[in-house]
Amino acid sequence: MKLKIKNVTDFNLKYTLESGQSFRWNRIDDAYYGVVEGRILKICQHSGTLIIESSDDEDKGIFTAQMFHYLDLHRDLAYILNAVNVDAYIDRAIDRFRGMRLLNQEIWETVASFILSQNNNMARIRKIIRTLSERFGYKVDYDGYVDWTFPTPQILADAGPEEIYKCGTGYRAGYLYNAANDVINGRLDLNALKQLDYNDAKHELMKLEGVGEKVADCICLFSLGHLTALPIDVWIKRIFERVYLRKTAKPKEIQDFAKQYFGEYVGYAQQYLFHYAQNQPNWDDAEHLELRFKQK
DNA sequence: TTCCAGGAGAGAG
DNA sequence: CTCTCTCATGGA
Repeated sequence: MKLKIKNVTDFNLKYTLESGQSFRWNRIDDAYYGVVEGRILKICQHSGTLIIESSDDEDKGIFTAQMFHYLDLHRDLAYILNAVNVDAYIDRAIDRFRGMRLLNQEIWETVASFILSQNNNMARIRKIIRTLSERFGYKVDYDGYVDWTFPTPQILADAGPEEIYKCGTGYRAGYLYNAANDVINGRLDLNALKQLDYNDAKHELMKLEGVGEKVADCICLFSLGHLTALPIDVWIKRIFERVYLRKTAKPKEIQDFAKQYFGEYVGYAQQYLFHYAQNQPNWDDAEHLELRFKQK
């Protein structure tokens, strides 16, 4: 199955897939390979044209709709970025990474991935998820690329916490095992979760062991499409303390400030500030910080 | 060797 | 309510 989407505006594949919201994509030459919803996708971008290949045969109309949803292409990104572009600092971040979009990823994989993400780093999170998939998922291949589907809750529940632990999860093995069981016995209804508004979804997620405010916000933002979610990790905390608040601040203070300052699309603002700080070594130099007080 | 990473839970005060 | 300590792992 091969799909060509032309005249794509305000979309950058590299920034979108390499901005820390998904741990599943691998770049080979100018193509990105990953497993989404049980099959391999190969995606290339040539300026305004996206070429998406699937290892499965599927209905073109349905597949197109799924890809628009996954890549967040149905949203007017120019409008959103204009809405959060309220000073010269974030203007620079937006200018640097324009086209980066928030994905709408599969819910179970996102829940599991961000449970594993706590007190952990990107490279190791990717490694753990790959190991889990290789051991418990199904092998899929396409175009010479081999990967594995993310294991279902049932498979992880059957495997048990000890086998999960062997994949390098550390103390988070029990959290993932319990979450898998919660899905199976209906304590967490993933389909119902998609129908809830932001606050209800967040609090439903926080009932899970190992899911606090930050992880719940990541799931809301990277899977459920709640653009008002603001995950506060060590980087976002650091960015707001140094750039905007100019003092140490608790998560609650950062939430309150950011939501009134950036507005309802604060989740998108967060993604640009996060990726900018990670890729711009002098992001908190004195002259750089001054941009925060200037108009864009 | 110590520190850190897209944190959260338990316990003390 | 807030503060502190601990939880595996591996790369810097």
